[in-house]
Amino acid sequence: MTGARRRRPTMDDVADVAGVSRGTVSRALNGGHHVSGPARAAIDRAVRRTGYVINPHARSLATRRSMSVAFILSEPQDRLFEDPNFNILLHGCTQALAANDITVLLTLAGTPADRARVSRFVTSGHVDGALLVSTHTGSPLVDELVDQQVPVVACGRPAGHEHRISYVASDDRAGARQMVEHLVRRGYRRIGMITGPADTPGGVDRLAGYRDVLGEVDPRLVVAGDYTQASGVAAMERLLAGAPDVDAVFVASDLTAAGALAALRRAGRRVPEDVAVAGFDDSRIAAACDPPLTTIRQPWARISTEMVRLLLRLLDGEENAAMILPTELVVRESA
Amino acid sequence: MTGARRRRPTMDDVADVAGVSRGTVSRALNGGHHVSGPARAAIDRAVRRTGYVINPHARSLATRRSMSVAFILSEPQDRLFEDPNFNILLHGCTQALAANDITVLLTLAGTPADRARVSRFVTSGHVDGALLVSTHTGSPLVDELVDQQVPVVACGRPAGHEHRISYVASDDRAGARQMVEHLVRRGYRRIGMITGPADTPGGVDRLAGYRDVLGEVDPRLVVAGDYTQASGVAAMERLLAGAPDVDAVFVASDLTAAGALAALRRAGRRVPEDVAVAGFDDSRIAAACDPPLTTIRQPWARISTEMVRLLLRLLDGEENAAMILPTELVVRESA
DNA sequence: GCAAAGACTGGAAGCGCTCACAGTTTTCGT
DNA sequence: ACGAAAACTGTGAGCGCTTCCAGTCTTTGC
Repeated sequence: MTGARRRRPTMDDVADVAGVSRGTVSRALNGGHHVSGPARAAIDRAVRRTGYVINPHARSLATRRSMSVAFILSEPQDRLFEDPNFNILLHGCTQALAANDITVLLTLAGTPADRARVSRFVTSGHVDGALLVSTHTGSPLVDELVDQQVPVVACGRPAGHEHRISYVASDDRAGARQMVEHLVRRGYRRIGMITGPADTPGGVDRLAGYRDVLGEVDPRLVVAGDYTQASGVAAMERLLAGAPDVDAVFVASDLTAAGALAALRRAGRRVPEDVAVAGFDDSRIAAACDPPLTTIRQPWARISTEMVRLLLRLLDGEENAAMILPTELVVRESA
Repeated sequence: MTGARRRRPTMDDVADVAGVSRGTVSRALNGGHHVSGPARAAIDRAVRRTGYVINPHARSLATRRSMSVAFILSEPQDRLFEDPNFNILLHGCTQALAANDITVLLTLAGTPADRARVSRFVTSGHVDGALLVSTHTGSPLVDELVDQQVPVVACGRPAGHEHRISYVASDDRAGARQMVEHLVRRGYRRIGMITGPADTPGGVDRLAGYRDVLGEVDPRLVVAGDYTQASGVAAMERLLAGAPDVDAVFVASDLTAAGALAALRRAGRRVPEDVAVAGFDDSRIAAACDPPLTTIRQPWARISTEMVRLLLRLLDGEENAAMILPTELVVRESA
């Protein structure tokens, strides 16, 4: 239908057809202030007739704004990409930004080499700001971005940079407390924990929450995991070996809890009759477990919208801000 | 450290510092042909000294290439976003494109209103091409993109547009055959199926594969699902009611199979002793099921790299092409 | 009725880059 | 040593848009 690939119409073409100048067209297309009714109508018609679409590169060059932000995934293991919650986050951010006519540029910064690339990318003016997702602490990328004065909002507490960039996080520590208190309330007495990695804020805070409730416990009750399913199997076995009388275990992630469940089944312990299992994240897998996992839900949808809100405010020149969101206890059958 | 936000250095600044002209700097930065060694060295030094980073908007304006492509997610229900395989796809594409210095712009086209936005977005020259992910057939977006002569590669067979755009798909039909043949080989005789939605190529092809092996079966053996877990529960109950002697069931998705598993457990049937259950997708949930699901693995990583390869070829002016990739049978304990 | 304040408009100067072109220098075959 | 070819370089004309500026034309307050 459209025939040969023709030169795309420019603003001048629209101006010609509408019988006004390019400047007027530009004004009409940007809010329409100082444009008369007839002129606006003529321009509208001309836009439709010519099939004009504004050229974002030319516009960005002139305005020095790109109307896009980078979504930086800074995770060496790409582990986040396996996390369904990450989907929700990405989706939520993309949608909230789209509502403001801002596009998301997806950027992977797994390797150190990537980091240089991303840093260049962000400072080139390609984007107006960045959303940073990374679980591990001490990423040098944060320093670089801050140095470049790029507006950045992080997801999760950026350990060591709390006052230098904005961030939105869920209250892991309070969430862990919620869960452990739930276990206590249910009458469990020997409550163990399988932790997350000690170099992630989540890993640290969830353990802290556990300690908030139980204080210094028998060290054999606390074993290390790393958020993976396999680590859950191993950790549970270690826990059963070190403290056979454990009657409940708080696991720092659902996936790891699924591993713990498998280990318990293999050990012939019933859940929750013999040992209760509590997860964290309320990921998709939680409801599919057997028995379905009692877990802590993080408000991912809310996190994404708040991240976007904070970023928009930064773009408006406001100051950095932090935001801690409450978690929710989801009681199913495992505890 | 960097002090007040200063004007970013331009190519002219670099040229001044290096003592050459802007044209020479440009050439040095784009392949470096026809630039003498000393000039190149001086420019390198000047770039480092000034902290110069090329302005992509200016470059895109001049070259009429954006070095970025849109990743269009055209799924009304955002269901794909819950699928871990989608992660792999997005990740794979982003990575493969980054290797070619191409950025991914994430674009959601769930609602019809979004569609217009996306269409404008893509035709504005913001991107050089698009990767299209959508499960449902007959999306008008495809027509629009084809009309606009935008290079597009779809993920999955774009029913009704097979010859108009490039695509990469896994061989769902052959995969379904593989699985049903596996069930037959294991000695199952009353093999039922819970299908996917009839308006998705996957739904259609997997059913076709089932029929390829078993021919026209007792209609009570085939019940409809829609890829959700809930539909798996309902469908399995219907199947047990209509064909109580069923001894195996091929389910069009793992998630649905998890639902079927739950329904069977509730009905007191053991898996696989009483009824075997086979899934499709090898999603994360498959291994976490109890018992772990026998399923069909789709080569998502490969799909993503092939999509990118095809898109790069399109950008080079080559013709549309299709690619069907083989699936893999993953035998676990459920069948 | 008049000046001042606005509303509207066209023109022109960029935004920072690429690329064709013309001019200069070097290389090299003979 | 000479001409042709190749390598190198600077210049200038865009790419398509925004925005400031200086005008013209209406309002409006008094």
